[in-house]
Amino acid sequence: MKSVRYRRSHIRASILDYLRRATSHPSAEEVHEAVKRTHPKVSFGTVYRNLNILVDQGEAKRLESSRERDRFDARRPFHAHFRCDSCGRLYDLPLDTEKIVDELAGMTGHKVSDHQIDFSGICSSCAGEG
Amino acid sequence: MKSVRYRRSHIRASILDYLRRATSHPSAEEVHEAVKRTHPKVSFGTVYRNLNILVDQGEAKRLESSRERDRFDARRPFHAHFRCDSCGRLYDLPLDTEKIVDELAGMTGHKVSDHQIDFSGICSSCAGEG
DNA sequence: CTATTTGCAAAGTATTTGCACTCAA
DNA sequence: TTGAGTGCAAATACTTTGCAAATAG
Repeated sequence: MKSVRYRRSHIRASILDYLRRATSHPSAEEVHEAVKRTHPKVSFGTVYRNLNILVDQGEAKRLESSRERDRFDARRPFHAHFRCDSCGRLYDLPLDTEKIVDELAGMTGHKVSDHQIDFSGICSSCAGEG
Repeated sequence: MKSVRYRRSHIRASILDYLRRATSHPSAEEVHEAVKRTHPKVSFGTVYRNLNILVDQGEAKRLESSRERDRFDARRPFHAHFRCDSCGRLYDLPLDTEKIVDELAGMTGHKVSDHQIDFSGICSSCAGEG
């Protein structure tokens, strides 16, 4: 996946379009379901391959999670997330991650090219119900 | 793993002791290697089970990564990390995550109980060699 | 033409689990 | 004596990959 000149693919365009509109941070499975609406025969492998390409191209961000499925997010600017342990929803957070990244780079001398900032707990909605 | 009254186990104590001394953020496999030195017959399943218990008890933190193995960290206070894409090392970062968590809780109303803050890129050591 | 993309199914990887036995309290 | 801890092996869950056919440029 390094020295490959990507072509245009209807499926990939469809995946990216879906990701850009989605606010739910879909997993590969959810992307697969969505893409099947326009490409009924699309396979799981193809969805995974295209998600990897989109991440490689910088068009989407992979939200890694080893305990549940990875999710994908194509919304900019990239931002932090909050995962509710009760309802499972993944919220976007208005956190200026760029500022943190810059501060950090100056402090350590590392070249920061990516980051993932996640919080978890009980969301205000679930806490309110208690 | 909820309403269980944990007993003392030599293996678990040995794992925690190792984790507390380690600065390398060991994976389960590395923990297994280490514990085998004192308990030669310890199995992989037991290591995983005990790591989960330690995380459950709050004694250790699981550093989730879906692309590579999870790593474990028993050093306090909990902190952010930087992963070098070149050499693979995982660095501790002197980032005041408590401040960020508090700010966030006030801003959103969510009850924040956990977080994982990861950066990646090229570390100063690898960049210097270039 | 030629390299990328695809569907399908099989393989891969890290982690978890069932079972029978052992051990801590 | 009772239920947590253990070794072993099989199972699980998500993701990747090999292959031959289809397609973009």
